[in-house]
Amino acid sequence: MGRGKIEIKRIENSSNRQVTYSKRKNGILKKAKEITVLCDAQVSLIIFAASGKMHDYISPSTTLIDILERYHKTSGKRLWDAKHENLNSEIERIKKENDGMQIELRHLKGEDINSLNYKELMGLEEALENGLQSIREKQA
Amino acid sequence: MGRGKIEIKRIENSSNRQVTYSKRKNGILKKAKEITVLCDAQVSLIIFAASGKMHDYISPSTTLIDILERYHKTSGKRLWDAKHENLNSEIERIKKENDGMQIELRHLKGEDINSLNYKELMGLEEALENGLQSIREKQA
DNA sequence: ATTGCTATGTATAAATT
DNA sequence: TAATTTATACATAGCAA
Repeated sequence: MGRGKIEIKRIENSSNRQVTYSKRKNGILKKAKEITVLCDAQVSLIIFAASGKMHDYISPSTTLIDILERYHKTSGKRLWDAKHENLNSEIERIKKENDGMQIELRHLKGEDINSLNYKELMGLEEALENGLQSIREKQA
Repeated sequence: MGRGKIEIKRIENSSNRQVTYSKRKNGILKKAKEITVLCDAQVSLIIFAASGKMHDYISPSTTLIDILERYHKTSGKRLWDAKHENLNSEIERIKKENDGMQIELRHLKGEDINSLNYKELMGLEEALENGLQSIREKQA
């Protein structure tokens, strides 16, 4: 819609991309406001630029939370439950990572090593010797 | 944008309102898709007609949940209930713990020790020597 | 109600400042 | 680099089927 026709594909020139983003973002926000007023619609529009900057519009007659509740009811798509599950599984994942590191730390400090086999002990010893050497070089 | 200019105020004729809604809704959805592709933007757009019908578009590179999370982070506006807040803060807490352990592990392996002061290095050396001793006792 | 048409108003790509 | 201008492409209001 300008001096030249453009293909709808990623604008490679980053400066042009940024300018186009800014203009079109304003255009969409305006359209969202207009349909809200003209047609009694309720709109939630959230845009993130590649840069991370955010712009949003929520029709004044409602709230984002209300829209999301209706979205959930209408589409049947889970938002909150899924979110909970995601958070829980992330906690699980991090806790496992955590436990692993805790065990490794204890081993490096010479604790709980009864369960280790010979090979594991050798590896541990080597790691410790390497660590000591690094530190002594640093102190020297 | 048509045969005549219109004021941006509620269209009183309900049939016209419906037609305009349908056309403009398509227009906005198209624009949302375009800015997504042209500018690497991430868009979440949810529209409810007065009739209750819903239409939505979420940029394919993301999810509504992800957008809402970023919205929450960016705007500071609460969307999630207390439970979410709790889960989030637990994740934060564990991640911090995690980071701390990771640093400690690296130090025990003799990595990233340039930032340590003399006293810290001495403590580290002692810990490593103790660890080594425990392991050698075990091997003996 | 939905679709297609088309004259006209808008949005905007490129140029300019 | 950012704001302004302008020519052009696009979106759409009113109409018709």
